Amino acid sequence: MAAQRKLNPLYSMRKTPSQARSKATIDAILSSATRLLLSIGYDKASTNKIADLAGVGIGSLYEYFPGKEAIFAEVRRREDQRLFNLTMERPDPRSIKELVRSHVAVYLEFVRSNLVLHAALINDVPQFAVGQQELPFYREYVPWATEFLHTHKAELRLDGNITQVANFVSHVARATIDNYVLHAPDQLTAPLIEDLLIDLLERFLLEP
Amino acid sequence: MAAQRKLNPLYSMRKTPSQARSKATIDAILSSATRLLLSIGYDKASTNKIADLAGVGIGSLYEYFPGKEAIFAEVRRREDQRLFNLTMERPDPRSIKELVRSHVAVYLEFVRSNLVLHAALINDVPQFAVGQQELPFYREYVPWATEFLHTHKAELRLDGNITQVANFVSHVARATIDNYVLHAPDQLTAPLIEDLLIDLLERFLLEP
DNA sequence: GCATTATACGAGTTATCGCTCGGTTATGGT
DNA sequence: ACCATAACCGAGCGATAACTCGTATAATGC
Repeated sequence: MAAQRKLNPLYSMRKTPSQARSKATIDAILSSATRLLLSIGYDKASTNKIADLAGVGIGSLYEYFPGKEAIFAEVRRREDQRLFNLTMERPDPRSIKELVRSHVAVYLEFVRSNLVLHAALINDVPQFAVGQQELPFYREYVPWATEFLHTHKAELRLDGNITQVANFVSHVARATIDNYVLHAPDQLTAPLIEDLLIDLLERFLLEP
Repeated sequence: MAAQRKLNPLYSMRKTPSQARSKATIDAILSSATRLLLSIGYDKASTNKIADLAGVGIGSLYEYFPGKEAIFAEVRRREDQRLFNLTMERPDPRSIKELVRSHVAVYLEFVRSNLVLHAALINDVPQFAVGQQELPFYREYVPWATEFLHTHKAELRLDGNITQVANFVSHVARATIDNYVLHAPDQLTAPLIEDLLIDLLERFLLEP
């Protein structure tokens, strides 16, 4: 019988693993891919090298991933999931001001903890529009933030479409930090960027 | 005698062309590379295909470019130069408010004029830190904006390090628009993003 | 017009790529 | 204990990649 396959043949896994050892194999592949991404970059990280470094047969790799793109899409997805979890572990913000400070801080801490990896994920690994929308940031965080702004709309300066505002603010924060990761990573260790970004967002969202 | 070579062997051109026909060859290569980027993407746009489509021998391609990366770095550099020229052709802004509105508008118009190309340049083509700093945006525009803010510092709300503020604002604007190009290009055609972005920057820079 | 240099060329070399396939080995339910 | 199936394997195939080099042609300076 043919192996079970998921819908999108390019970016999702092929088989759905059921035993513990196959999950370990997948973890080994993803860990190997991450290490190779850091050491030799996306272009040169071939599926053969990934399998070798993982201590896994090349055949096994193709049991679980339809190709190279899918492997790195999964690396990205897991990192994004980790960020989402970190964000949600924070104490519930009691105001928009707290929300902005808390979530800017947690994202900055997140990228600072492994600058090279996040720079590579932003820069080196191609992003495919389809897979992108499946990231927890878009699927879970942005809707969450939208809901939060709705329940705190009394604090808001703007009275237009709150959904669009939430979307906009989420993207500005993420895009700005990502931009510094890429082009000025040294400035991320100083607190200045954090202050500027918080100031920017607060003045946009709140009355002075 | 050996061909003249520039400093960075990876991202710069090899020979410096002197005759008109060689400039035409280079243009044909860059145009071909751009078309292939749009049609088949960075990964599959090999140097052989680029030369073929350009109607140029593969040998000629390697006379002028040390490799694939350098070709696309030059495509990016020329696009960035074009943006800088468009920006500088605008009437001189007479206030920070005018600056923000004018330059946000010109950049939005620029990316809207060829969304697919700019999405590919942001997303698909790897960016190398070294070459990045050589883009007109960093080398010319940011210093220009810094100078502008200095001469209009009376309007500014902040009195801290103006250079860092100019840097920050330039990056926020560019990063945010690039982010929409990638993840929500449809929203770029509506004027809403422009309004939100201008509002964001003005409230950050100016007194209410 | 002649020498020098710039430009153009592309078959061929070497390497690696993504990926298949036929098969072996391990696991777990009954 | 047995067997269905999940997991694992890696030699090898066909394709294509980046890039070289010996050579041919065109432009330029004198």
